[in-house]
Amino acid sequence: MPTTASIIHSAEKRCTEKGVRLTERRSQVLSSLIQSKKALSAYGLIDYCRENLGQQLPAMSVYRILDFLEGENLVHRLHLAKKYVACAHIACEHQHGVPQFLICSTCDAVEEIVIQHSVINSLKDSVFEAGFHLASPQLEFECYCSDCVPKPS
Amino acid sequence: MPTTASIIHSAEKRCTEKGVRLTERRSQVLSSLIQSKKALSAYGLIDYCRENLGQQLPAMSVYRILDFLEGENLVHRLHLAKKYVACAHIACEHQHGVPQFLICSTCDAVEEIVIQHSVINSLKDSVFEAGFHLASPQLEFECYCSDCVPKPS
DNA sequence: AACATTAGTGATATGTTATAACCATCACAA
DNA sequence: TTGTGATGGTTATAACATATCACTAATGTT
Repeated sequence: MPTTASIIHSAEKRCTEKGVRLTERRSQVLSSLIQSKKALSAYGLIDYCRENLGQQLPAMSVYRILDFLEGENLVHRLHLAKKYVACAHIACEHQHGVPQFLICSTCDAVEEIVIQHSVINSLKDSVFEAGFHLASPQLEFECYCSDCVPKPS
Repeated sequence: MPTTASIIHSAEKRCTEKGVRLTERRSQVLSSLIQSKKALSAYGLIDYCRENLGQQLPAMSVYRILDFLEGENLVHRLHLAKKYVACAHIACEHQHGVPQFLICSTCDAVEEIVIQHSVINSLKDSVFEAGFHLASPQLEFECYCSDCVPKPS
């Protein structure tokens, strides 16, 4: 399991290659998301940075930085949970399939999984038949994680 | 295609049978959702009621009423779009499968479709393998409708 | 080095969605 | 008719997100 520093290093390399800058602020935000090991809301991220880095970031900056990081595929925005997670594959060299996210409705645990292509394709077909097109192959599902499954009563 | 009035009538009947009340306010909100023919946000619904019924509803009331209507399966809450739609099958007598929703990211058009059981089941299996459980079989997908598909440039 | 240009960030205000807490009123049953 | 619970109004506030403008740092050009 790679260290935060090594992941940040990979991220820097990727940014340099693309000719964009992973500034101090952006690096701080990304590190925080990696270290928190779970999805954080934008405001949760502000708290995390304040408590762990002594950095008071304005909400506006955090949103801008999250936009940037999402654009560089370094973080994923989870629309359903209204939270953000570091991409689980920043340090990987090889290409990955599109991630799907399982989000626990109770505790906000997030699992990044890859669903079989055949299933996704069937889904796409159903959507297509209705005259629609998936906006993003990154799907999000409201779930319960194993700890939070409601007990059958 | 049934009239709004006939749908409301069906809804009233269903509520009476269950021993709950479809009050004036609730009926107004449901009618508005039906007539608007698209998904509305809670605040959009407030505007709609004001403009079309001359009724100034407090946000709090609208949210409560939407909760009620959702509980009675008369409206669906679209978490992704943060909008609400009238159920497309209020007036139907027979039982329906669980709906899935396609939501146009651009214009908020909503299509209520039924996806093959086999596809949903494969999806469930993938989720299960990751140690999660779908919180609801009502899935929502961010899409583009045929009018809003980004042109290949 | 001096300058212009652009990207990045800060500061402030505001918009949007949703819930909390408390109270008034209405409907219905005992 | 009187009490009890369901319903809805009022006010405040939380949580999430964006618009706008101004300042600063980085970069490239001469």
